Amino acid sequence: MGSKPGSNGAAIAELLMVSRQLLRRLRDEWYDRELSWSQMSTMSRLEREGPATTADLARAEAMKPQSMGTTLAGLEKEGLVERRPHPTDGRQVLFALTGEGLAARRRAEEIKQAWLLRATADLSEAERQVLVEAAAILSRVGRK
Amino acid sequence: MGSKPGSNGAAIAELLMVSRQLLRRLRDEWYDRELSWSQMSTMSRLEREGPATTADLARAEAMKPQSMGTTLAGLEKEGLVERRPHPTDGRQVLFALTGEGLAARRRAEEIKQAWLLRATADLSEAERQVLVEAAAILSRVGRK
DNA sequence: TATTGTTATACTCTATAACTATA
DNA sequence: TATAGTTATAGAGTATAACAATA
Repeated sequence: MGSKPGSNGAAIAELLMVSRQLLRRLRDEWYDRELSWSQMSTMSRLEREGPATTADLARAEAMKPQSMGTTLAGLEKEGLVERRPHPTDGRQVLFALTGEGLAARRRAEEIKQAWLLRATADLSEAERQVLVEAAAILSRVGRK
Repeated sequence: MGSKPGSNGAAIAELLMVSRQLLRRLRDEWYDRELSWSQMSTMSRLEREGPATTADLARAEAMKPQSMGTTLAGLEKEGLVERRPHPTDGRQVLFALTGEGLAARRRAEEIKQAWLLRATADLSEAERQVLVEAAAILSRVGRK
């Protein structure tokens, strides 16, 4: 495969560009969608890591606190997350998944994964494994 | 790594979610940016494949023709692409990169790639190679 | 004075709908 | 009648700026 100097950067750039394209298709073809990508990603995080503040979540998702505020407001209006007072700091607000939020997230996640499995159905097992490993690596990059 | 049944879909989904996050950071930290992702992606395609119609480009980028029209209008206003009449079909319009468009694209591409190389600097060579291969595979998935 | 969160506003990207021109 | 493109409008997602409350 490409081993020209500098071509790694180009390939990774291509990875991001293609991801945008797949996200557009996934959104288009996912008719029953009730959650935005940011909402899904935020709910995943709340499920994995437990209650968190707006600022924490914004940092983790690499977005501004105000934007995360909007994301959480949407979830709260639908009853998918709820507020809890911070035990010691009156300024902070902890957000937690509700039972309904957990259910909605799992429903959405299943649909999304089914679509992705279909989209990658004609790949070899080895190729699919490369995608799985890439996901783990990129996820580590994204966390920093 | 994860080999539970169904975990492939989850991992690939994670790949897309992390890509969104990296795209946000890349856009935030890329101060001199003069082009949108869609504009860059479209110009790449015009450079690789030569002049194309709105409809062709829309299909290739998995977006609606009207949306591609907006993308191209922005590029045209900046003098980065130009129109050419279709030789046989008076309805169609071919768009082609201008010299300035080519230069702008290469400038932007360099900045983007430099950022990505920095972001992945602490990965091992093997890990980086996985990302490179994943890009090639996903790109193939995206083209279908 | 610094930090957390909220409210108001605007910008970017993409979509849907209605229209024009050519085939 | 079908297809390529344009114009108008709207929505989602995110940003910036100004503000309020608490530390």
